[in-house]
Amino acid sequence: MAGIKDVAARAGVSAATVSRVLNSHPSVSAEARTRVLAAVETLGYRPNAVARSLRTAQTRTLGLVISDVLNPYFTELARFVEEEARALGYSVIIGNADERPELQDHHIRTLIDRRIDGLLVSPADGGSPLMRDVALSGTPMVFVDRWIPGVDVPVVRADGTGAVRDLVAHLHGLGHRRLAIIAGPAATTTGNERVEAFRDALRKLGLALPDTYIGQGDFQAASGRRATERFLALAEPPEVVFAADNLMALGALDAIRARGLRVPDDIALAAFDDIPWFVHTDPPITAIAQPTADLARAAVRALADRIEGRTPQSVTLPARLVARRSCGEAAPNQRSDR
Amino acid sequence: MAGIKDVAARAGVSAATVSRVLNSHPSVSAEARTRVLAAVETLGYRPNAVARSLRTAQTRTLGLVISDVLNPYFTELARFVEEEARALGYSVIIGNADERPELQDHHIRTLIDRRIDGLLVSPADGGSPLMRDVALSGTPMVFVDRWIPGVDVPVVRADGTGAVRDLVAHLHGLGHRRLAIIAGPAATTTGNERVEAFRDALRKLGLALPDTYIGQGDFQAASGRRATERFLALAEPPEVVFAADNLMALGALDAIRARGLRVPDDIALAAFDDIPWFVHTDPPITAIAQPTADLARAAVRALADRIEGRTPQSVTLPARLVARRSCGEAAPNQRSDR
DNA sequence: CGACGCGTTGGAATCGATTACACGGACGAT
DNA sequence: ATCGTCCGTGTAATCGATTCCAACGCGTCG
Repeated sequence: MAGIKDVAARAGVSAATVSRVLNSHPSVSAEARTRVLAAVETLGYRPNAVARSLRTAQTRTLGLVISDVLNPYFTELARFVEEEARALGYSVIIGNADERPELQDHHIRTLIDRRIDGLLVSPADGGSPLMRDVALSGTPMVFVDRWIPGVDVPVVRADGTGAVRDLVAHLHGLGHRRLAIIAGPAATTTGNERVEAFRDALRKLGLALPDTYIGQGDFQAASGRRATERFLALAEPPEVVFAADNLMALGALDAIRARGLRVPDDIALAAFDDIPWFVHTDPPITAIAQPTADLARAAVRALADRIEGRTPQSVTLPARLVARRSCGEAAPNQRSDR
Repeated sequence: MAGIKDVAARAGVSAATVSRVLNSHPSVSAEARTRVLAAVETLGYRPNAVARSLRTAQTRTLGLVISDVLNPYFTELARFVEEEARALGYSVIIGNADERPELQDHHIRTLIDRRIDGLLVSPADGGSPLMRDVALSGTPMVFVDRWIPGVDVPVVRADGTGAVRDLVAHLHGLGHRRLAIIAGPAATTTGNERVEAFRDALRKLGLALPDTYIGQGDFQAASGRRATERFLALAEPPEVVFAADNLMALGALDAIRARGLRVPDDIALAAFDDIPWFVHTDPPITAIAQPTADLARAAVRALADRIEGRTPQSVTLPARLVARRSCGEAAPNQRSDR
């Protein structure tokens, strides 16, 4: 593979001049420039990013650590993150933590070792000591979706409280009174937050959220099934199950079907995180949609700001309710039609 | 951030010795080793992967270029690839081509610039000139799932012909005679292959595959919908639609529902690529499952073989039919019950 | 007692770029 | 004619590791 010296030799200049041309430094004669460019062309020269990074102490690379690639929400996030990063001239390396803290640490360490310019993280657990260290050490960092309280790092996330309130109102309007929730892990901010928003919304309508109507989940399908089975075994089972993420909603759907019940006739179902598949299930599932693309863009921009010396800002965007048929009634837009 | 010199100074040895300790070179005294290790510990030293890569001319990194991250099949593949690579001491950088040739080239170029040790590709199109160049240039490379004919690179893939035959037999057994297929892009090997396998299987049963029963798709949901609408508008619409990938199957499902038809009563549906969601649609969708985890493992191992000087081998694993309810009848295991 | 060998160690070159600094030449001003 | 400026360019240092080679100390053997 041709190096900068080969180009220099062929163009009859020094390596310094080649470098200057390639980095569009002003003081290069037009003549030298064309000769260099020609040499680059014929040799098919591509600068060695490793050498360049060593010298310049920047890799133009962002690390993205997500909790679970198999979750469509994160996949989508990753896709938009890469898109925006590319637009800003960065590459992205994705680390999938699989909801396992030690894997998360592994990826963080690897990314730091590669001297990525900045880190985008959606913490799988409450945050390892390693992550705190990294944040403290001055590595540019931004949290997306989930975050760690007490760590001074910008957070880009969706606020679901309004949408949860809308959802609860929607359910209430359909006549449902006994509402249950499958929560996420207590260690994640999103886990707690969604439960609290749900509880608040219920209270405002004069409804209670008994402990038996709070299922413990871990954002994986199996936990959604278990929690739902427990709900259904109750003497007075809920009329609605609200899953705090899409995977658990799927598990819930399974459990409901396994019992021979039907959605929404026998029990209603709703989920946090809207994903393309929810349109195709039967019935289509009512969900709270996050503005994934906007979140991704905001997160990347915040990180780029931090890296390039500007002051990054935390961003909170509203999530919104997408009513479908899994809670009863019919169309998204018509509420009580009498 | 502490460098090797800092460690050397603190341990009272030279940088060379520190390096030897870290790379477990034999000739280091036990005493020096413990001092170095202690210094590494207290300083929290982590070797700079960039510098190391420059010197050793290897990055211990694999590039994975896939056609569409949003397709669960590829997401799953990526996950297993990373898993196996990690087990072998490699990191993985994923490039998502979004089924766009120019994006694919962008990622390939970026990955080469970073001097990844090897490249795993599932070509989005028939293969760009760039990709041929890279393959020819000696960069270790392995194709997964899709490949480019005429390029001498090992291929790791699933053979669907057996499973397609089983599927056709299954459908035939259920009394279906008019079978249609939604094909993938002609430029991809998997696109053609699946159509041919389908056609052959039909022929063996004395059935024809008229051109009107071949829909042109591009592996995206929208194309599946369009093709299916065309099928349904036919004077004699097919009794079965077989989609060559999971996204197009979803599009087909939409089109069928939009027409007010029911699966499988009015029309049957099957898909290539089994994904977790197919269990949750209504009805669950019959699919041909690829051994994704095994494919990923085999691909990574082949690439590692190539990189580390061993001789890599092409691998073909059989796909298998997973019969569900979308084609009629009931359970997976019982065939004609009379 | 000297030579040899072996285990350890440090010095210095190297990987492929970027960039501070110096130098030579052209040109305008005085 | 002389000096200063500015432009274009090359030389060399540098980034942080790895690794070849030489040297050194020490024990052993002839």
